[in-house]
Amino acid sequence: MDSKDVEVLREAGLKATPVRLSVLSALAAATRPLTVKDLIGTLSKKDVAIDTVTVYRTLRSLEEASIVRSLSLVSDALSYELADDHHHHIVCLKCGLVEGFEACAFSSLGESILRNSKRFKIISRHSFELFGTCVSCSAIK
Amino acid sequence: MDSKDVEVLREAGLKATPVRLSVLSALAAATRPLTVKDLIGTLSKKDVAIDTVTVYRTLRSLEEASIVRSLSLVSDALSYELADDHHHHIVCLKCGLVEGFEACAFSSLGESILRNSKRFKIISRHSFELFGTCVSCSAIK
DNA sequence: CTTCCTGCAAAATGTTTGCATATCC
DNA sequence: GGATATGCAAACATTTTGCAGGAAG
Repeated sequence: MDSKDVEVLREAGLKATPVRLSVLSALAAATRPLTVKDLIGTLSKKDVAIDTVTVYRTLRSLEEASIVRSLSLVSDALSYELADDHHHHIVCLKCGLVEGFEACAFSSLGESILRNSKRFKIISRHSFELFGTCVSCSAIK
Repeated sequence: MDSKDVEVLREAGLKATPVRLSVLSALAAATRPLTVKDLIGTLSKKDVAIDTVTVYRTLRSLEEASIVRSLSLVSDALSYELADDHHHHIVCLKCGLVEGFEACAFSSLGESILRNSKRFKIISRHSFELFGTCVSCSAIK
């Protein structure tokens, strides 16, 4: 749905360039958050060659525009996903499998946490990620 | 309380060296998780000069022994804290202030999340961190 | 045509590895 | 004395910056 993405970018004051549209469609097609390396790999398979630097800058622009969101699921690099739906992740520490879930930790706890906090009254983001071993990896000893 | 730390290290099969004891006491004295850079800064103020590489290796050993825990509160580096008490954090995105809180998201949601997951039955770790603006930084426009 | 995006080169930052020496037990 | 920790140099990975050319509106 390119036309929709063009609109989203324009509304954010960003030019609708091929690079940005490619990044957005790659993120939309992914079943898990992608790292910069993932993105470059995914795009190169579609014969879209994009410079690493451009990917970083693209993601930064998109994040500032709240179109994508970054999270640290793997310790050595940030991952990115579209910001439009709210969910969290379970990550397999052995194979990297990622599963999303809807239960939001903050919705149930946020109020009491803020009430008990002396120094914070406004929370703009939160992370709630689970790490474990998936069923397949559990089978392997 | 060095003697206690010596014991903890020995139990984990780690030698009780000055470097490790310094790192542990720095983490114990800190009011927030420390990055490698923080640690080196803190220790150098006490005239303890430790090589960056050694800090990384020390933290890795301590983490493998479950004596410390790593988390990514800042996007560009991992932070470390003692593993002995379970709590989460609220981080000010402007000034970096960190406040801990006890409410654990996973305890209330974990069971239902696992019940709904097709591919995961065991969770070994989780993160639940809040990001916002502290009261002081809110005052500044 | 003007603004902003992109690519290339280079650099800054965070983290790891190899090896020789020093330290703990 | 033997195993393991430490420091130094060098490598590696991720991310940022500078600048010139190119494309979008």
